[in-house]
Amino acid sequence: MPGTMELVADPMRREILRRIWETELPVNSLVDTFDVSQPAISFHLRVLREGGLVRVRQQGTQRYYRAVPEAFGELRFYLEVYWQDRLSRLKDEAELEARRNRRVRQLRSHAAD
Amino acid sequence: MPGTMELVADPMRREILRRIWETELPVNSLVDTFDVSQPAISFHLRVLREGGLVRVRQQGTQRYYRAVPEAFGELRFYLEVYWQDRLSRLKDEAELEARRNRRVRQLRSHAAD
DNA sequence: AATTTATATAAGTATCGACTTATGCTACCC
DNA sequence: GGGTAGCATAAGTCGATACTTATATAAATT
Repeated sequence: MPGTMELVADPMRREILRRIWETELPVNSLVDTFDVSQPAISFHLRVLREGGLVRVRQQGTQRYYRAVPEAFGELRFYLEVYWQDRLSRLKDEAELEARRNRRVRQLRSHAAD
Repeated sequence: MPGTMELVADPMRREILRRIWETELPVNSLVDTFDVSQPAISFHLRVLREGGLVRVRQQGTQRYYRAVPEAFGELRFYLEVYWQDRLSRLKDEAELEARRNRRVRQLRSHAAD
């Protein structure tokens, strides 16, 4: 039972996830865009499903898969908390500062009306 | 030549990275904490080095390795931009709002002096 | 009910990757 | 300059994994 990190490590699984991130798709829609066999795709989907990263909805003979974004929180936790990534924090701070400045300028321009 | 994602997928490499994230360490210091052979560690370090995730500094007979946090920006990019992870953005917004509120309260308390 | 369509599972293969032991290289110490 | 310490590289092994083809299942269609 591989972790989220290992699951996402595979490039094809990343592409699959990207394709079903915003919209659910049936298996065959994935098959004919990836130039591999259908069982290969089905197995990737199974692994992802067992890892809780995707969900299925059956409709007729088709099965629609979609990603479960919440399940990727572990990755963020890993990058931001576990590693204590200061650079990222600095970047966030900079961004926050920039927004704050924009807001200040906006308030001033309104005050000038 | 594996990408950042594949490099970080290995649990032992993650542990190595975590250990040299804040402070550089010589190879043998890593070897005797990991219960694997020295060549195994050396190979992991080589792979990480070729991927630009760690740097070496030679001092005498020892080689001190340290992580290169900037090199992990790709991961953040992947998680936040490429995937358009709305949940994460919402969380960031909430955090930003909380900080803004704290700051407002702080300004008010100062104004009350 | 038989056929077709959509997908899952089974079984087998081949490649890759993480490890091992053995050995080579380089800087320091006597 | 010979020995040793610290690390890298070489060569080989073994298990995991990402695929293949073949087959099973389940729903819709006729």
